[in-house]
Amino acid sequence: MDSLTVIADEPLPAGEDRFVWLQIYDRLRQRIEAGVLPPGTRLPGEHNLAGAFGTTRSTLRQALARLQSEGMLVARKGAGVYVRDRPATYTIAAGRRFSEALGPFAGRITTRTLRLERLPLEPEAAEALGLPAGVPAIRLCRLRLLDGRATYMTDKRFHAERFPNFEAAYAAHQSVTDVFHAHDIPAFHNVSTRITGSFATEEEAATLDLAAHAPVMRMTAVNAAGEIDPIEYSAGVWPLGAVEFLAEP
Amino acid sequence: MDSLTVIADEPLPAGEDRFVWLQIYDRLRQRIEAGVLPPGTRLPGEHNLAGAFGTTRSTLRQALARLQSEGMLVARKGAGVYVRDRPATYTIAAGRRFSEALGPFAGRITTRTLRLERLPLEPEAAEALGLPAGVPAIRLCRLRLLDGRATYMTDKRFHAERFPNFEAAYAAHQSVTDVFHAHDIPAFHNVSTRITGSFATEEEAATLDLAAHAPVMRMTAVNAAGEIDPIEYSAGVWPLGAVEFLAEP
DNA sequence: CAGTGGTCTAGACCACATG
DNA sequence: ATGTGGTCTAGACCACTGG
Repeated sequence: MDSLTVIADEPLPAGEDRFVWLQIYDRLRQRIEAGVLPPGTRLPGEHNLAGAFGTTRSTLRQALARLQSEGMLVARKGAGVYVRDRPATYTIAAGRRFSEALGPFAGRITTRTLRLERLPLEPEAAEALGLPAGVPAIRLCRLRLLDGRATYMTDKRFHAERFPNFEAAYAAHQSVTDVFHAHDIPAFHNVSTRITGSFATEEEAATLDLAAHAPVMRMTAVNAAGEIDPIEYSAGVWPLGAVEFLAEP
Repeated sequence: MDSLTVIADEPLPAGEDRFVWLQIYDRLRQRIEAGVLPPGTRLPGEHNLAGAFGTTRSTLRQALARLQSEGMLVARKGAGVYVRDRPATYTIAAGRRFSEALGPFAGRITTRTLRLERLPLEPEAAEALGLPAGVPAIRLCRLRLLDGRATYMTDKRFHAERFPNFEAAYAAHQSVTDVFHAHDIPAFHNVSTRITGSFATEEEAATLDLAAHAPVMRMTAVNAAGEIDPIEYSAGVWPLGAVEFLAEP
């Protein structure tokens, strides 16, 4: 069925005193949550949609704007507005290795390596790792997908001297744990984890399939080998509501 | 000095090809961050401001909208747009009692009790406390202020039967720890903490001095006496970026 | 190329807060 | 009573995407 008729199958209630844009917002949200407009669906053009609701583009866009900031829709310039994959919340647990923390999500997570390069260590990462800024470092940038949906992006730093064979060890299974094993680090653990919130950069919005400037949560973590030997600095970002962070001391 | 002349002291650069609303956004943000427009300042009316920038209200409002979602401005209907207190980030630590977690903020935090009432325990809180839903419960709703700025709101539940003397014990110093002591609970600790993100309800926006539907972070925590005896369920909310959550396993 | 979303204009009416 | 922000209209031009 044509998505226009699904959305504007009946006119907005007449006597309703709530704002028009809110009514449209509710209608769209309800249709998306009911699964009538599944992820990936392209909405009718804003001109048509506004016409179908008997309102103006400006008013319609106010409804779309909220749905975009909530991550339910993504607009692609020149292409159209698409129903976004629902933020399927999964749980990250503090103080555990990632694979342990996955729990019931284990089989549903896939990883895409976005960047693997060498560069001088930035001051912030240097402080976290207890190294001087500027030393040779390895940058690993990855995207985690839950059931194929982009949900979590990480940007990691390692001391290059400590992992001379990083690229080769990583290549086999795209596994950082493999890299550690290959460099005589059998076990590691989480030292500290910080969680904050802010807004997506342009690049983050693009890779996470979010509207520009959508609200996100950020995590920075330090992992260590043995007791007090930091080896990994990790900065992660995910759409607000896509991930639940769990700390069980 | 009049705030209009401070903001629009010079016209927007002519040849600039960035969007007008983005230029205005940058200008305002810069003025606020530089302290030229201190918290509490009332901005000139949108009509005047738009005129001063040589643009329309609609365009100006796009800049204001972003600043509001970022928590730098708050608009009060019929009154004006005000510079909000900058989200002064403070740190919550997992697995510690609140007073221990405060650290360097200890002297700067004040507490306002918003509600203290009795009600049947809701299902969600009941599950967390290991009690059947509907048993008599105590609801404590408080607002934390950092240097007088609203930064953190909590909504707690306790089993009423366990704290028959809650109101009296709490009254003296507005301290939950006092209540525990008065009921023979000398020590307690954090069992689990969950962090998620979403958007402010109308009530939350009002008490936290935020724009409607501003993005927020949420924390739900369970505290226990002894080893496995949950006594407190706590749901907190704060503006995105106002609080940093720290987990050190 | 046609259609899309992003930006922008120039008005209007309203409920509300404040003096 | 005045001014405020919130909503809404009815257009316009642009850069971009896709077929």
